[in-house]
Amino acid sequence: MTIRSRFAPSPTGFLHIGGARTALYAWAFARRHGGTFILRIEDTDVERSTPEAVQAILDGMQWLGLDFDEGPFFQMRAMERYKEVVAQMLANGSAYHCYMPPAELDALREAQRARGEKPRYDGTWRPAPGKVLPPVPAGVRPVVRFANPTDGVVAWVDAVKGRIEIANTELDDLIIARADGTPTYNFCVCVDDWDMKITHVIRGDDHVNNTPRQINILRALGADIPVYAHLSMILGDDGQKLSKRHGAVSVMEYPQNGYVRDAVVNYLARLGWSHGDAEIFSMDQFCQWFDLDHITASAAQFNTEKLNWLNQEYIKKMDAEPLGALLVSFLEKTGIPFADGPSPALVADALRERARTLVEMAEQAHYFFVPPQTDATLLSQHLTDAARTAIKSLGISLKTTAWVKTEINAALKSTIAAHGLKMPQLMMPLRVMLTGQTQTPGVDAVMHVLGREEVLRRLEAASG
RNA sequence: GUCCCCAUCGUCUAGAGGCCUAGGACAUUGCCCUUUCACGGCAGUAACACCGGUUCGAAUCCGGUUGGGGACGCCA
Repeated sequence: MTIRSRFAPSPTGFLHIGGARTALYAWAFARRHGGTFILRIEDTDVERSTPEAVQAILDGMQWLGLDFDEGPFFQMRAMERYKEVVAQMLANGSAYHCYMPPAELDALREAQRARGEKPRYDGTWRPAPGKVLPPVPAGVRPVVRFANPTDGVVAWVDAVKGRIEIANTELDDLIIARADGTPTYNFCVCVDDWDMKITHVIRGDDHVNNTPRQINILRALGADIPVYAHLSMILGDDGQKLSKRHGAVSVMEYPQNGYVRDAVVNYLARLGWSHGDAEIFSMDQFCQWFDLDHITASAAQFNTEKLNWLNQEYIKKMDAEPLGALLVSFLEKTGIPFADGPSPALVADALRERARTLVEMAEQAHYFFVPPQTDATLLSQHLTDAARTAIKSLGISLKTTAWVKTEINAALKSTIAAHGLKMPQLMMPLRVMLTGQTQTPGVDAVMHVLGREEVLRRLEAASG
């Protein structure tokens, strides 16, 4: 059997972290088994669906590196097919017209709630042998309801939660087509999963309650029942539920905030799934390892600290050139004039050990491109008379030093020795003169990146 | 209210009856390295929600309690 999985978002907003993980898992599952990954846009809610949201989903998936083999399919473009199936169901009795006006439905639910019952449709318009249906009211356009089985249970073995069983008496006859004829979610999902021959439905936890309904519809249609895997939700850093109002952000904010793709993917992969003690792994590795058996059934709390750690791990491993290229976009954003300064790749390379995100790196990069203001107070804390003399002679020897880190370092060491100084006695004032800071990469590295001319210029400026 | 789901260190998790005096990772604490910070190395603190059962033996199985979450739309 060829595995066919899908990601089926509704285009009503950005692709958030939960959706991204769902997509990642569905994608990885297909890749792992050499199957097919399908993108299906569930846009039957015309009111809330927007082309911008569709684009946001596409952008998010592209950034994450999740390529799909089929699609994107849009449900609104499959309207004829849904209508055809509705007609079939109407004809074979697995669906029926219901003329109950919305206001009456509301009243019904209200009354049930008041009585402490679960609100559900009461089957007024459901045909039954010997049953006399109410007269069709004038001016009411009917909806189509699915005739759900009235007894027995519907059960399935969820790939992450295990066996789940729900009594049919808990389910009511859901609307599969609105008064205006447009089909509804639960119905479209069934038709599409059936038509697209989906074998594995990997989706959010919030669909667990829809699953028995969908299984019933699928059965009425004579379709095979796919394997279901319901992923628990992702909570915010504070343990609270993520929502537009609270903490939920678009995946695209991660690259904007200085996170690299592989780190985010790795983090998401690991949030709710595990492979023994493995913490850092590539996307390829993930595709080889991913399985439904090791997905956690409980909700997971997002942990930015751990993401930061992972992000830096990836920053540390990246090649200098691409890392420098990434840094450039953040330098641009910060407005640091970097065009005439040292190569961003060199700067990134010097800073990678101390930046967890590219935003942090860009902030720290400032002094490489802009000469520091001389802070007399700070400088006086580190600069002794002996050091002043030493720096003067260092300036002279630097003029002829081969500009590689080892040689620069040798020049520094011999200056220290020649003037009988301790390491920090020379390094700290130099660091302050060159960068205006006390916390930077090694002085030799800073000098190397800055370049000979700029180093001499800054020493000159700070001594003057 | 009804139904469904979940429950191991602060966090992500390993764990599918004996390998668990519960392992790893982030965070945290201490020490070492060191030109500060960082990186790195080493060490430490820290968890099976509770109560019953099944069993020679339970973090692992069963029941209940408590706590958390989700769903009950002509939304998806």
